[in-house]
Amino acid sequence: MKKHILLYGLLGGVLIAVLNLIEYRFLVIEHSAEIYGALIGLLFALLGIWLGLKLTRRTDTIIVREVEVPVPASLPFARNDETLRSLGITPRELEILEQIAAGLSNREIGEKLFVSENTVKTHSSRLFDKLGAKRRTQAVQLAKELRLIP
Amino acid sequence: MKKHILLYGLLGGVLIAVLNLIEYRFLVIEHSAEIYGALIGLLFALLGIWLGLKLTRRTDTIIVREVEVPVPASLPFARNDETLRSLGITPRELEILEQIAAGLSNREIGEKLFVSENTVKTHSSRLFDKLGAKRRTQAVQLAKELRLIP
DNA sequence: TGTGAAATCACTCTAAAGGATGACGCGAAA
DNA sequence: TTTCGCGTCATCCTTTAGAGTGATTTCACA
Repeated sequence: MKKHILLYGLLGGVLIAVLNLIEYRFLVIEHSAEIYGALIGLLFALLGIWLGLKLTRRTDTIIVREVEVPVPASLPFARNDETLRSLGITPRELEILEQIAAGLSNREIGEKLFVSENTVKTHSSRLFDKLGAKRRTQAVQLAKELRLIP
Repeated sequence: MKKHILLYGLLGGVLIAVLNLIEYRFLVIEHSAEIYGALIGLLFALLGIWLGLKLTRRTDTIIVREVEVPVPASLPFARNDETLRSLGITPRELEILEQIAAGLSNREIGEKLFVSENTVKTHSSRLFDKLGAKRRTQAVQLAKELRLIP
């Protein structure tokens, strides 16, 4: 990470030096000064932008970490249909619940299930009501406790 | 992110213009040109370094490869401290994460931890950044996958 | 002694979520 | 055939989340 900054500083320094040299020549042969100034600005701006792009782009370090996951000795998850029915949660609502738990926004859920965002809102509102939740995070938490979702 | 680049371009443009104006004066009164060049370089270099610092934050994409390891499962939950450290998640941020997972709102978390809602927001913002999450539900989901929370 | 990480808080905006209500089509059951 | 549950969609409105920025304090470490 810090290498980038150091690298930039170095390049900047070198550029300054080089440009200073060039400047001498330009001045000696009495060249157009404004063009020169613009060029300097452009060069440094380009350098900065290039750097910015370098850092912004998906040049991210990809860390592959192997996590030891205990093989599902605990059952692969059995949905609690009793509770599901007793709460009167419909299949569609359950579907929305699962998507919410997956961390999707209402819009994303709508796109995924081919319905409007409004519909998703309606479903989730009714869902929260049935679950007694005030927020989607709470709904997820409750649903997990009730074993409605894994 | 892209805002930074745009901002940089804009500032660069403005600087070029300003510098060109200054250049005129400098040339008119026949001033030392190398000082001027160094100044330009310095300004742009500073801009670039500032940009670099802004962008140098962790953007690592963490890929978790799950390896099935037969373990007598149902262990009381062991926090993945490796990941925790590699992501640079602070103890306080983890605390907020747990509360978010519990389904609390920012306000409720603030009251529970005796800090302002604004503070909770700051923590959660940084947390989402480190986790690469866009929403709190997604943060919870990712954190569970990464075994940062039960 | 100053440098940096961490925690705290504020303020402004935009985006997303959520509540309330009404409406419509469709298929199953009364 | 009418009723009712379900899924669909909308509109208005309020609340909550989240992004971005800047500032202060504390504490450890060099």
